Amino acid sequence: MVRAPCCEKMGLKKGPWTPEEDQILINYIKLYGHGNWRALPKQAGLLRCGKSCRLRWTNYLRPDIKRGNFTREEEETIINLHEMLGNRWSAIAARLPGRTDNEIKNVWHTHLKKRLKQNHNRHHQHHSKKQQVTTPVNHMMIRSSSENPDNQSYRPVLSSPQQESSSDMSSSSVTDNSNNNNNNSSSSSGCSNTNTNIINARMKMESSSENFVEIDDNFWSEVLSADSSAVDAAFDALAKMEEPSSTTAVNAFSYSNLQDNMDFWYNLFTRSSGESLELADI
DNA sequence: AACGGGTTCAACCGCCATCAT
DNA sequence: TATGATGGCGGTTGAACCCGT
Repeated sequence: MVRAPCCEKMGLKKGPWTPEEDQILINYIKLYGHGNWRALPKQAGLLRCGKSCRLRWTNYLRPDIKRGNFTREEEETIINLHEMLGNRWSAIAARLPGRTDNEIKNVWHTHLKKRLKQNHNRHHQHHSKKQQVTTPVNHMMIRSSSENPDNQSYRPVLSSPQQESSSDMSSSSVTDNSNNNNNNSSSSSGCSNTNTNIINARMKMESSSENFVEIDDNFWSEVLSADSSAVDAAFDALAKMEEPSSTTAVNAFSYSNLQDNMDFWYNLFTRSSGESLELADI
């Protein structure tokens, strides 16, 4: 079955939005919300398709959107999340209050990918020299293939310590976070500041420590194939690691939708890396 | 000032998942 | 269960802008 294009009907406008159209859309959504995007343009008197209206609203007109350049901290967060999640821009955007998936995608393709590549090359040169005299230290990292940055598999791999090559990226202060992202968090992104802190704190730990536990593919195959009791045990262990004050922590590791629950994996990754550090210290 | 190449980013396209019937 | 409608997502495009010559 082939679906007709969304804007197939003649007379529907395409291309850049005018300020007038923006105002109409804003006014309509303020008054009536956006229950049905398909019907919205007709009811609002816009010669646009619903999809176009939705995109314009979610990517540009939404009041909680943060305009302006990305901070260093936000860029670091994107880089780290991209290592964990791949090109799942909406998942990444969910952890960056006020930023849209489209915006993040653009930033990634225009800035961050290049920067990572440069850092990668820089490190490669550095590492190839170093490797002649020292044993490489394996970092536990979840990343797409370092050989192929566009690879979207989420399979964990052992990596050479690329991350340290981006020491310029990890130089910004974690404590700066308190000044950012503090005024427009919606309920859906209420955890984002915390997450940003965790990500960047973790990144700091990675860049400051040389003691990382090596994890091979067996670990992941075991995790992924674990029966429910094993998973339960893992949850219990993780819950015990949690701060006593956090009452929602265990709930964060939702038992359902394991495959889809990125929060689960995100927390698991961040926690396991933290625990790895502790173990390595012993 | 004019031109050309590179960069940015808003918007579109096509596919997929979910939901209602 | 099958089908169509709808929303959401990631990839791609192209106009606008920037910058060096």
